[in-house]
Amino acid sequence: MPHPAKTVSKAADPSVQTVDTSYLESLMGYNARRASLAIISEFLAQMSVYGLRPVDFSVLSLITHNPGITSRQLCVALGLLPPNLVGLVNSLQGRELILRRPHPHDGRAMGLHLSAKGKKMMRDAEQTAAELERNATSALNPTENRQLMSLLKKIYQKPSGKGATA
Amino acid sequence: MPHPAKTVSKAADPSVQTVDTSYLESLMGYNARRASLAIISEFLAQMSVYGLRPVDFSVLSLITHNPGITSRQLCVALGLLPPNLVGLVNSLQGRELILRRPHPHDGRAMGLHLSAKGKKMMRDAEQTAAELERNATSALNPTENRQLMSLLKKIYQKPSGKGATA
DNA sequence: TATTGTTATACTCTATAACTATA
DNA sequence: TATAGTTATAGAGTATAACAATA
Repeated sequence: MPHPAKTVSKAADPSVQTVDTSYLESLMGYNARRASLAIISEFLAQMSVYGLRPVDFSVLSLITHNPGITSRQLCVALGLLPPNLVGLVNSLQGRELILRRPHPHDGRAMGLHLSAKGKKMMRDAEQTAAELERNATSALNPTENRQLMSLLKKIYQKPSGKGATA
Repeated sequence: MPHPAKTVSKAADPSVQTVDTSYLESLMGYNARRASLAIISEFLAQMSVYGLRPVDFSVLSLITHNPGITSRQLCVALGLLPPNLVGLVNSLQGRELILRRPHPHDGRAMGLHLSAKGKKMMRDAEQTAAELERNATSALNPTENRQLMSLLKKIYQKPSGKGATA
């Protein structure tokens, strides 16, 4: 990995004037993490009005587009551990955004559904998410946007690619 | 944001057969996080032989390329909070990978430097990091690799782009 | 016997307040 | 007065073990 000097330093002087981060910036992992955090910080700011963290939004979105989904399925799809989903689902139920119904074919499981209140909120929240994404990617033209989306999928859609964690 | 149906479901049946994640996959934030996690998991696996977490590697890399850097400068460059860096630096010093020298111009600060042992280890670690990155991005050809790197930088190198967090 | 959902709990990561010594 | 480094501590996020109910 090359790392062309990006900053001017006084060479032999041990006291650093300007920090040279060019090596780290030559690593894909570093850039991917920075970009991911930049979008997430935008998300945190814009979605706070709904009281939704990224993981809450992900769960509610999957319920929205998969009515009747079980906790187990949510865990697999989002890379969550079952014990950590319990409190989250309880919280969303306490806020009357979702409700649990008996699963039609499995007495152990509960199907998760959006309430009317939850549906209304998610219509707004998904629209806000779309606006937020346009803002976070405003430095990209439409072609670059499609390219980036495609390249990111190539990175994680591989045999070694495990589940997400959020 | 469009989200073309990617999975076949039995429509009105509330019990979900296959989870439809196409909406989430239409969001740049979701894809960026998944890609970032895929590379980090590769990093965790390959760098465990050195006993280095991503944040340890980042700190050691900045010291490598900025001998004499201070804790404060590390915090700013990596988005760490000072109290959380103390234990990390103490640990690296305890492992005899780095050493603290008095700062030449500021009696409050200490300049951080790699020990001979630290230099040897980082030569190996940075080579491993390069191999690991090639593996993590093996689905991309050289042109795509450059494109992705460039597009990621465009995302986080904006006025609103805050510091990293690790 | 295996799986869904749950409780309890521990470990890591991140954040805030307050202190010291130097500038 | 402001800054570098530190301590103590609180809060999230993430992890494992073990259990009851159902398959």
